[in-house]
Amino acid sequence: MRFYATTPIYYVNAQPHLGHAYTTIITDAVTRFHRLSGEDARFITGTDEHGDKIVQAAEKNGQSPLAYSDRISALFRATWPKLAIENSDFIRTTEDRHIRAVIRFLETVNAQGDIYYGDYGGHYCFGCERFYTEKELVNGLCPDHQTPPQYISEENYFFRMSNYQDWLLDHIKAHPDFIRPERYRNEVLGLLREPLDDLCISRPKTRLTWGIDLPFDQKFVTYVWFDALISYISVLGWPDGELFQRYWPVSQHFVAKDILKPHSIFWPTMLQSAGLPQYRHLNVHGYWQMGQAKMGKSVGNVVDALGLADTYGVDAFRYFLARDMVFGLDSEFVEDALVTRYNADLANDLGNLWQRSLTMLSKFGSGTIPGWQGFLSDEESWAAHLAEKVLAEYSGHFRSLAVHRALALTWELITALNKFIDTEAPWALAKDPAQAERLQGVLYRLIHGLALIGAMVWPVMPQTGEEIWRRLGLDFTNMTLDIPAIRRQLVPGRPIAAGEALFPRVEFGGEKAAVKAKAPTEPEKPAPAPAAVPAPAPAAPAAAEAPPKKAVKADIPPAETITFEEFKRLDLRLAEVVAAERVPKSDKLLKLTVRLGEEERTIVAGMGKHYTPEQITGLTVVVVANLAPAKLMGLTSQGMVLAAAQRNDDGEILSLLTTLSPLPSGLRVS
RNA sequence: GGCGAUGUAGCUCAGUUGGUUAGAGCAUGCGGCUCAUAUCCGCAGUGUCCGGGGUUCAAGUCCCUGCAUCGCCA
Repeated sequence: MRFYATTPIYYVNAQPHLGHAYTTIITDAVTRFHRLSGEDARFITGTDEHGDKIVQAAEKNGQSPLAYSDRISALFRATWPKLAIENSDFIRTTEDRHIRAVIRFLETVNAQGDIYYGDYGGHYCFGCERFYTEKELVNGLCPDHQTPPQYISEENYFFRMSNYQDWLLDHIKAHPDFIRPERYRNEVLGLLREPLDDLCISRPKTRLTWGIDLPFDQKFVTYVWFDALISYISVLGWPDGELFQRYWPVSQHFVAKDILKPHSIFWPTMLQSAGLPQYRHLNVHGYWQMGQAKMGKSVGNVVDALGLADTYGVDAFRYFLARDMVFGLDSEFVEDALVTRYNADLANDLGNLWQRSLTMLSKFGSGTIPGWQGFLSDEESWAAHLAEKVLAEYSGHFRSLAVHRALALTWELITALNKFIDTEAPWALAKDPAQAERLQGVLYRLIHGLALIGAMVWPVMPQTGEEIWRRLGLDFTNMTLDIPAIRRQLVPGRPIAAGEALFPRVEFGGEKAAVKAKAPTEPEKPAPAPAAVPAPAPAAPAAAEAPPKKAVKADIPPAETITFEEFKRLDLRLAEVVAAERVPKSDKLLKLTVRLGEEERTIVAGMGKHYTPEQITGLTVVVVANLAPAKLMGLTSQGMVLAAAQRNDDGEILSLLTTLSPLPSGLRVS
């Protein structure tokens, strides 16, 4: 089977934003699904660079249209790899291969007798350089310039689109999934209830020269849509290209609903006139509405939204877009929702499943892929029924563009595996030698399940899918959804290690919660730190006299009142920092060696962005001495250094707490 | 103005052709486990399915109407 998908070629009058990213990511994900299913899948994107608006945008930037287009086009081209998008080709409407195809297309349609020369009259605003319809005018004035438009009449070339109205109506009726989801099909059928006008396909060079010359009249350039749409076949080398023969018959277009009409009406009638086969599907999706975050500063606009891919990771970003939008419907883009998805689905469900499975493999198993002999009596029921049932539906959902459902289904499998662990309780099996084989069977099953999950998430989260396979010692170029094929690749005895967390928990704004929660310098709750030093009086609620700065936002809840007895449970001590060094591969963590009287301890503190090791060596700081040890990046931290910290718009401010007069280390703070 | 879409749990939303007591996730509460990233598993809910009218044995679903929000109009 073959698969060919296109995104629109994006108009270069704006830089890449969330809308472009969604279309391209979802197209990439669906294409990857088809590849994963063993199909010959191709997907292209590109940029649309002709027309009035480009000339205007270029002028505003003091550049020639070509130089401007080069720049913005390069920006698009550079954006996609950053979002793990792997397009097969990238087409620009200023490329020769495209221009040749447009000319050929125009000649073909002209030879067909579908182009004629005629009058075109209307209300033209010279400020906007465009025609307005009666309805668009506000009190007879241009809505932008508030000036009266001039009625001008000019000669132009027209495409006899009306010739194909009946044919198009029949075609849409005969092919229910030609335009999908159905809501957009209905919308087009609605449009076709009215008589279709012919399409003006030229612009006189007196007004616009930035375009492709009409082959039959050099005094005109081609209207942008009659140029841009042809990129879907010019990129395949039409008319002679082998790729065109190979892929065009299975073509699908992915577009947002704002360009429904050119794709559902102009393009099919153009193809029909040129005697070319129709595309297979037009897949229309909705808009991301920029919502208001509840937790703090919201993502201001669609361009900034792309920054969240850096903040939370490309895969998490792609997962959120694919999981939270129902294809075809509008969705709200809110950072909180992304964080919630990340923590609930990626960190807790998937990340934790990985972690606990691999830890058990090394604790209760050999740390290698178990042999296959440890079958359980219910093994088949799990593997065959659940996984296969889920897989069948998963594929169906991807093919009908219900990507959010395919993901939900994948998570059903993840939940089932988490439940399976609880049911089988490997930690209990490990205590009973009689259950040794069963235990190995359980572990094998987990590894096998994780490999399958790695493949299932790959279309949407390629980096994660590949990482899972790599860590399992599998070759991800052989990645497959075929359960027995996965089994064949799991070689018993091959060592596996868990590695670092796949998805460390995050907080709003992208801080990793794992560090945040455990790092000694960053008390998660503000109460213990500032309160500990100045507030010996049991009744005084610490938070009340704590940070008075207005910068402390209301979203830090006031701490719960504690008794003096409870306070006394904290063993706060003065400590001298005798040595400090950066933790390799971490820009936040410092490894401190501190002295509490006679005792020396290692404390890992997350203050690397605020203090250098040199700055803090020799300082006397306050530490929580009876905090349970925690492991950070492989280092055991025996305590926590107190500091006041807060994130604000400029980043984070942080200050260590120290003493006013020099005092020996080890002293109790109360 | 014309055409269309949407309105379902505290929040975000699923509900395919009308068919038992309307679902999921998140959030909340309670219980269990200790392998795990304060994670996982189980249980518990709460609903004027926007209002009104109609068709039907049966309506979240179909029809009419009103309200609200949003989109498109070459």
